[in-house]
Amino acid sequence: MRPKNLEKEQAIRTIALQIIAEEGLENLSMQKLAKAANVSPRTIYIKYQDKEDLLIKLFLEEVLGAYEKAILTQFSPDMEFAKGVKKLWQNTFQYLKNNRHSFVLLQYGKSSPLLNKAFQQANIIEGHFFAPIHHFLEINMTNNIIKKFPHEVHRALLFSPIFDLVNEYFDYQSRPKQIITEKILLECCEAVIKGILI
Amino acid sequence: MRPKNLEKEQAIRTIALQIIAEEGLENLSMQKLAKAANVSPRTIYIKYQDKEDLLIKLFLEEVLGAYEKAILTQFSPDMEFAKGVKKLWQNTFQYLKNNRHSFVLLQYGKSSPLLNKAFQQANIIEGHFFAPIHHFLEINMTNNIIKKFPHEVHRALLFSPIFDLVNEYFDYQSRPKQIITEKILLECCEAVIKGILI
DNA sequence: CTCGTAAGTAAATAAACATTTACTTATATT
DNA sequence: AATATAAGTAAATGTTTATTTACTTACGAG
Repeated sequence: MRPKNLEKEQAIRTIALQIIAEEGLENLSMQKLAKAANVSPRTIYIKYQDKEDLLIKLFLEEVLGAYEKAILTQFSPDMEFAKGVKKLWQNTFQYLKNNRHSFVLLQYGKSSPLLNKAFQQANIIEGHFFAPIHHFLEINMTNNIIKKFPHEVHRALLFSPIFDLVNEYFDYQSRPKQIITEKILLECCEAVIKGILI
Repeated sequence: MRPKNLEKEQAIRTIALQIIAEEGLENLSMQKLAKAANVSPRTIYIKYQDKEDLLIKLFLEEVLGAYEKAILTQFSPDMEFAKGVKKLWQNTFQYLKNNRHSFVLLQYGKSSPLLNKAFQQANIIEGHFFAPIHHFLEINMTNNIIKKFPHEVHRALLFSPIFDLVNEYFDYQSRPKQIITEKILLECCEAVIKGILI
């Protein structure tokens, strides 16, 4: 039996993310992707059932899975609260700024009904994405360090600003100079922490 | 000369937003839209140059313009800081929860390169969207009420959480009960304010 | 009242689309 | 070395796409 060529699989995923980031999800076609990845259209269908399957796997495995791994490096649920949040912000910024293509698909996950649904189902079925972070918040709630909120609310308060800031980071071509610096980012992280402490 | 039928124009816009919210921007086609709006494809091309023109006008006029108007009602730049931010949060929540279709396209504005670019250009050319809010922040910076940051950073810290919270509000079908209540929202708003005060 | 004109329609066009068919290739096992 | 088998390809399928063509309709100005 001829073995799968993993380079081809990776090429398909990498080029797909590139097309989505540059032309938009609404302009990704299977034929365009095949041509750009130097592969026959049929090859994509060996690895993925259809276009929706490709998009969902791209989103959950290639993007969300990799992001989860990156954000959790050197993080532990029993870190001191401010230190833990700062580490998560640092990791998020490091990862996203070096993976703009993944960042764009991550944003599409908040708009596209297909990806939105896929995320919810994956989150329900496989327990939880970002479980160590949930544990971290749980510990700090029971120790009366932070205000008591559902996880979804904590997530919004602690992490949604950094996504907007990363967006600004990438938009700086349209401005005279970069406004999102490490220093600003740290100050923002501290503001967010201050807001949520008891 | 036969006058434009404004009902048809509004039907096109309303149905377009509906399709985008339910099936995704990537599944909106001109023919599908024409059929659903009970209109000939040609009629859409009388009002819009092409598909991109339709999407950009839908985004800037129908969605962003209406949102700006809604968020600024009963808001004034010289309100006391906490009071002003609370009013902006209230208005945002009121408007978005009653206009889910607009909310989805607003989210696409953060992913789709086409809409992203359109927003930036509109923001540069017509001065500024949300100018009264910029003024409000300016006043409160010079009065040493809040930390000094660029506007983009203030926007991320003050308003990105509420978009995530509105998303959670709409996701409640997938959960036993609604977690985003007026009470939680107010507490979140207060957390965000606390973080940014000097 | 009628007529010029832009709004509107139904049907057509060519290109692009997702997916498949029919075939070839590479290799792990025998 | 031969072969069974899944990976891979090029070209074709029928459908859907954005946009246009050729025609009809409604109405305000004369």
